[in-house]
Amino acid sequence: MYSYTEENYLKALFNLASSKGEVSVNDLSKHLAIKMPTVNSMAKKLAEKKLLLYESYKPLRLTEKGKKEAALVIRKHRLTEMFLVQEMGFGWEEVHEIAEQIEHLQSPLFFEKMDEILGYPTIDPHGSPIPDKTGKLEWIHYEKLSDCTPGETVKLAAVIHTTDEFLKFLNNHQLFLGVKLKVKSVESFDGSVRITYNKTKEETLSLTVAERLLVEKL
Amino acid sequence: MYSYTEENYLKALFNLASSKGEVSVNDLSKHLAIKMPTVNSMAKKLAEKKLLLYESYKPLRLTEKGKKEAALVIRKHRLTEMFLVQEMGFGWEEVHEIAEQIEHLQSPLFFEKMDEILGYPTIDPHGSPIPDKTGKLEWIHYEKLSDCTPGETVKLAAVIHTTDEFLKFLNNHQLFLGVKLKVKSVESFDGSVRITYNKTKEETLSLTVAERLLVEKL
DNA sequence: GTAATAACTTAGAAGCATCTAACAATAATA
DNA sequence: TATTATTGTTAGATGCTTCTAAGTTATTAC
Repeated sequence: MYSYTEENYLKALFNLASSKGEVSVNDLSKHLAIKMPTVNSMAKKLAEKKLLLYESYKPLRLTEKGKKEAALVIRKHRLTEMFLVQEMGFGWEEVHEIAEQIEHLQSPLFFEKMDEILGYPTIDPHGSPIPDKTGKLEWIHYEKLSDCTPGETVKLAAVIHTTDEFLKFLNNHQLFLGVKLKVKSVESFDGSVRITYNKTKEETLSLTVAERLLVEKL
Repeated sequence: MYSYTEENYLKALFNLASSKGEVSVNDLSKHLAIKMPTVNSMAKKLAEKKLLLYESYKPLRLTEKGKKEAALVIRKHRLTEMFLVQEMGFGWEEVHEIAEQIEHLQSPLFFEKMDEILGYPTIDPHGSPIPDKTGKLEWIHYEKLSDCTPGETVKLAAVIHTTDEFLKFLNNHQLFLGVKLKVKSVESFDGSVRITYNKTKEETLSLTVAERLLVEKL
């Protein structure tokens, strides 16, 4: 078993590595809001436990063991988010904070029960895939809305880099997973995307938003 | 907010005080499986926070503030147990361990949601009362089965001093809350109680068991 | 290619919760 | 009451996670 703290480092390492490829001490420090010397010594500790590879002045890299453990933490997090939304009626913008805590509970039985109740889900409420019990994670390849071309009709499949604010924004615009979007135009000078959806709605989304919306082409 | 550890001390203090009146450092040490010097220094720390009254060589006594905070931890524990049983399908013998962890989550919203989903319950799966949001706890006065007299018909209302083993024993004998028991006889030399219930069942319960079954006279 | 900036590391300290060893006070017992 | 046993306290240490201060290496900019 790994400590609360260790699990958080593993999770952060995994998430940062999947978006950036490598993880510097500085990246991790900023992401966790923990000072660099602390991160540095924790990295050495995780390296001793064979969870990551540490070399002075080099980026940090999870070992296979580290990746697996990290994925299992992420599994617990995403299962929890799904449970909070589906079974307890929370909004998708409310669940992250709570799941950050529940993911560290030491009770395999509890997570198995959630999984069972949810019917063994493969994605979380934000469309992110849930790693399986062995730590395997399949990212379905979706397009960013910002990469679509005018005339295409797509389905909103996942949202990335989510924050509560961003999710509230999507709520306000009735942009939920599964909604069909028709791309009307893409502005070349600022990357904003004009879409129509829900029969009547028409909106222009900034590049910042459009880059975070992953869609499935229909 | 109080730490995980502090909440555990408060809860233990409250539970021990309600059964024993006073709580010695030694009692608390044994109950928490934490050595006396540690308990001693923690007691001083809690005293500084006005949660308990500490005097050298005297038993520990929670202040009103301490009692309230303790009751609120117990509230979270019992609400959680109820949720695990009623909404997640756990057995009453499985929930204690999990609730011990969930009770420390820092999310008022999460516990409010559980309360709401459960319909604002007043007792937990073992028949223990759930303190209200202000920390008030009403113990309904039940009789121990061991204090009943032959001929009485009673309803099993609560079980106390529960352990997983004890709860499994009750499961095996189909002794669930709400079951009606008819007292056939009480042995004066060992205190064992012979009962009939569920139409056909007839059992002799030892004093150890009968003392832990709280019943409502009908 | 040197100077400035940013990133990384080392060293040392602090808070929290825990421990052991040694000593002090109270309670039980003979 | 004197002795013994139990309970409580103090002092000092440890592991974990965090920090600041100070120095080192790598990167960027001129």
